[in-house]
Amino acid sequence: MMNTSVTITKSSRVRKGAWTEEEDLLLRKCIQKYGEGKWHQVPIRAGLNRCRKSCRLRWLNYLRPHIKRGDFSSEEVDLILRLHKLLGNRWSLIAGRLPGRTANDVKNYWNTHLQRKLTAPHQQERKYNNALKITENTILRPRPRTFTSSSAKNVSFCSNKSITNTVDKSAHNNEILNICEKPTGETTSVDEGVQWWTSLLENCNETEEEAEAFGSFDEENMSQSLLHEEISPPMQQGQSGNWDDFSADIDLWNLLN
DNA sequence: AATCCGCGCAACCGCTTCTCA
DNA sequence: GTGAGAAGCGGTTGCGCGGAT
Repeated sequence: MMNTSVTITKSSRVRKGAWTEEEDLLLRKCIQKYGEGKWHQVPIRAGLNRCRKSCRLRWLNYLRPHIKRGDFSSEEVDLILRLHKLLGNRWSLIAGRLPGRTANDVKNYWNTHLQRKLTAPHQQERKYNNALKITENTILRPRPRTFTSSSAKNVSFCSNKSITNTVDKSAHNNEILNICEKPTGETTSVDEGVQWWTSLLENCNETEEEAEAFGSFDEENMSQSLLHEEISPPMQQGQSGNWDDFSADIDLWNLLN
């Protein structure tokens, strides 16, 4: 769907609105040449009259290779439901477990499909009751973190499976790493962290029937797909530059099972 | 055929967090 | 320790499309 209206703000003369094919081409070439990152330099390098945010968003949500289009599969929907129940509106984190899907996609899908279903009239009462429950359990909201070489040393407690050599600056990885951090920001020992997660998931199970009421929730398939992903990670090399190593969240993954 | 209206999605905006000097 | 700039995120908006009337 193309938005044909394009505005250029007077103050900054930065172009807004729908991207043209020409702009896409320029941005793609720029990223191919210089790589992702340094977004503030991208508009200049690409010769685009766009702000850095716009460039970044366009790349991440539309131009990046291996972006999956079309309907979400039932497996993907199941995964979104489970992860959302666990993490709340952490779209980037949820999208990180869905190969080829962007945070924007997941967010849009949730807002247009899943949220509506969950608040359908016949479920309104249940939903309300469950919502009350949820407020009792603080939704996990890990914040994005990036790790400097020094700070990386302090997260070794998370590495019971393998946070080994990859301490890159990807937000996705860092968020996963950061899951071993309590919402308050204080860190924990490995055991503490696992206990904390376990109790969190136990609480999550209280709302399990809500997801089951959804109809498409298939526990068996889910387990299999999750199991499969442990063996064969969902985000393949090259699908996202931010997912070179996601083994760090396998503990989270086990807990999800 | 014309109009209305809801839906889906791309894009924008404001805020938070991180990095670095 | 602090402030500025960059990066990233989630919430929201707005437009085009397609089905309903």
